[in-house]
Amino acid sequence: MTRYDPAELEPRWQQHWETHGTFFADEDPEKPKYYVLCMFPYPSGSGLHVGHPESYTAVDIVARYKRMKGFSVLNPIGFDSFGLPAERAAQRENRHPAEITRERIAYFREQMQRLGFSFNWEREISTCEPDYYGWTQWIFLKLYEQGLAYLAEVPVNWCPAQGTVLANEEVVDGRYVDTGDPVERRMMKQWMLKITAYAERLLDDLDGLDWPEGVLEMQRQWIGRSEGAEVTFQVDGGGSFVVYTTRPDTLFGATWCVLAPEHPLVDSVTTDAQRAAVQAYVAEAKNKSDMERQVAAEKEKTGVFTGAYAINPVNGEKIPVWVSDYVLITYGTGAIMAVPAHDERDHAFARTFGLPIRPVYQVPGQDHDFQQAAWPGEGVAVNSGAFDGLSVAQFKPAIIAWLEERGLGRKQVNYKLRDWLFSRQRYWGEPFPIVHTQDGAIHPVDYADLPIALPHVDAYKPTADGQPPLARAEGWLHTTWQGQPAVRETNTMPQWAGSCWYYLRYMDPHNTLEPFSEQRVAYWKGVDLYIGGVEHAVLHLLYARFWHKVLYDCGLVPDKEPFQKLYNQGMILAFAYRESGGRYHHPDTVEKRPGQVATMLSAWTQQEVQTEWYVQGSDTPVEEKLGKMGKSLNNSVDPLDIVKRYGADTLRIYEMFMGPLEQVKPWQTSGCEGVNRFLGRVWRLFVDQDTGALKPFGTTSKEVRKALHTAIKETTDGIEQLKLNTPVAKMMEVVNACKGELPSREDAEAFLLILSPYAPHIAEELWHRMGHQRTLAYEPWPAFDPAALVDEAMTIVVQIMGKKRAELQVPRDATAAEVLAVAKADPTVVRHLEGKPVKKEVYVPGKLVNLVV
RNA sequence: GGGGGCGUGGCGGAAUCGGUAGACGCGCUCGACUCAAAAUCGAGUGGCUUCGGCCUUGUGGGUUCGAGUCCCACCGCCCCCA
Repeated sequence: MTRYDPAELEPRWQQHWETHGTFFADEDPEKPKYYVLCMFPYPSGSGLHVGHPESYTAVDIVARYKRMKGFSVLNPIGFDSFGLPAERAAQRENRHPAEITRERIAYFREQMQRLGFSFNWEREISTCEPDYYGWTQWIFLKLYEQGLAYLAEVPVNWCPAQGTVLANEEVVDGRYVDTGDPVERRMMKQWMLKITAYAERLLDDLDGLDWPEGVLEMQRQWIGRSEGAEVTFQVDGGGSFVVYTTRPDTLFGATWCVLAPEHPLVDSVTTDAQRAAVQAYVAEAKNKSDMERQVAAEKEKTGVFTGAYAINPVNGEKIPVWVSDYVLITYGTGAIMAVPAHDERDHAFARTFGLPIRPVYQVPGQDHDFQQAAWPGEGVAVNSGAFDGLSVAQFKPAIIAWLEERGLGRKQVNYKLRDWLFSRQRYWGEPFPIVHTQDGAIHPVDYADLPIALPHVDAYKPTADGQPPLARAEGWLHTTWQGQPAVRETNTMPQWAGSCWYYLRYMDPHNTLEPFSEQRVAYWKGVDLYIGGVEHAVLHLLYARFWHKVLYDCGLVPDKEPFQKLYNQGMILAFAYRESGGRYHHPDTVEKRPGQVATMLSAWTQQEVQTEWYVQGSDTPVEEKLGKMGKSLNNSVDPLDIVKRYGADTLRIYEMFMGPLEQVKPWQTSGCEGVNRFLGRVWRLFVDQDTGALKPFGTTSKEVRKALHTAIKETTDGIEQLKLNTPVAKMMEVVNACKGELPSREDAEAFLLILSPYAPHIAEELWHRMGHQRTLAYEPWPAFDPAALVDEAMTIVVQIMGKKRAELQVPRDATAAEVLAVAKADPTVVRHLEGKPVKKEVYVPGKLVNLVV
């Protein structure tokens, strides 16, 4: 073979790595460890598209680099393989989801292996296999033992057509987003995980993590810690309720209270006169999700007076009690006091219903009109009895102490974070290791009985009497517990469960005695670098941190946090092409006709737009728009198609060369051309195309040496900082500087070594052709020589009033005076200085001269 | 409404601490090789220009000898949360 032929050499090297176990991760006590991880994929039916390999390539470059730096590297991969899509496909195709899932995983694996990633395939896991989910159940039992898993009657989004509860994000406008089936709110008995017990630690331990600031902030907001007080209000005529407020210092300004529609007291305090109105309002609020209620309340406040009055504990005043759906039963105590003068939402409510507004703070330095707007800021207390004159900071502790002394209230820290709704009425998930006996008691199964395997069922729909699909497995369902008849729990765990601890299983994936051994975890500890999409900023990362802390408390892991450094790759977008009728055409089937402008009706905006794009072989104009790669826009690109055309090395480099890793960027297949040409030039630099022989080594010129060491520096720094795009440009410059002549053997080798994390196949092939028998994967990373970067002459730019006028070469050791003299002697400079005295001379050593006239 | 990010040639993007704007590549133009084409190689490529220069990093101000970079206001796009 004489030409660069990736289709021949790439599979050959992939085979070589596999048969030689090149990337096998062992716990070598002599070496420092490095654990790099990409978020594992969900094996969807459509396979990987070119967006997926972005993070895998970045991770692979780091892994290969770290191996060359002498680390023992763990770079595992697996599949997040439980979940609703496979179950729906099973219904459609009338096949078992396990079968469908295994088939999809096989294609994902084929795609990934053809890209030459140095994954530890011997550690591959799949969350839907019993040898994995048995340990997920094992961890659930630990949670249960710690009192962190419990059954509770909670309001859920129930979709009757799907026979399951849905997550809030799956419900829009009261319908299931995927199918359009109506969804209702319903109280149901559900498994909950007490993540709120860890709220404080989940918040505090964010400090010190090397994560993107935006993700940290999102987690903080999600946890939503606030400090305030709980205050008890007596109802006039009997009963009492507790409100939570972050502003107990505004108690004197409370002019009414509001209960959430679900508040247990609503029914008993409502007067007969108001009963019909209140009941109608509560019924209507029932079917709205929390989010809809909040959004609606932004626009217009709604609510109904119950007819009851509460007594303000600080001044004995009787204030009306209302019901409104902007108060959520799941937040705080489900009841609030309203202070319209100092809270914007309460102010809007007061104006809608004509309720009184009473200021308890004087706005400093201005004449504030409280009828027009609330004042949530600082001030001096007024209308507050003995507390008048205090600032907000003084008032808060004072009023809390006052309430606590009298048993009327207490200091309270509150979180927006809710307990985690952990059960689904679905088939394709982990069964709970729980049985119910006839007396209504629940019992965890014995550790020895794990895994509780998913039984076979004849259909994946709920039973006729509304039980989850697992209830169809009669033989599985009925069991015994200590001799008593019992039935198994028929709910399954949500898809999040498997991904909560997979990074731990990778450390010890074949352990049949425990989820992972102490020794293995002691060696690998935590994940050093975790790369994945920002869409997992909150839920996955919060749930995994929660489980990790529970395992830490059980003494099973040595660190409090699982992921030391987190990095988000930006999404790769693709152009989509749509005709007026709304039909999408794949980018491969359209063409641009420059100069041939058509006017068409946009299917997106319903307005006339101009375009130069047409469906190939027709005169149908199509409109171009950038969007997420996927089925709905018909714009996915299969990495294997790119591999077929250009090879895996080209795909890998292009994925990095497109732009900064964290940035959103558009895929353009044509961009692969330049990368492919670069690799062709690398090939021809080493190999004589006519004979196939290795070309002779020469001596390294100054220019090549400078380019090479610039590339070594850029590659090293770039990989350390995950700036993976610019090193490619520097490597291209090395090849350009060579002008077809190989440098010295030593420098040619150094070039192959820095190229190898990006383009491992061609690098291995050329390395081998240079006579090396062993893989380059463990060769030491080349060192860079700063002396090679220094030129003898330096280029000085001459500016006059900040405008560039000339450029000159001066010796490297020239003094400031010498440089200025040369600058002022330059003919162009002389012409511009004519008749103008130089007032100031700025010299930036080695860079530029600026003359001020 | 709140939080975060982004805006640079026809396109993707590059520019340590404020110091030559447009590296590297795509595309395009011209040339060499070829019967021809592909491939490859070479040259050019922000705009305008009276060939002296002038303009140019979303818009408008400001700080500075000097601003893509810092400050203020605005416009547009994207993401997250409510």
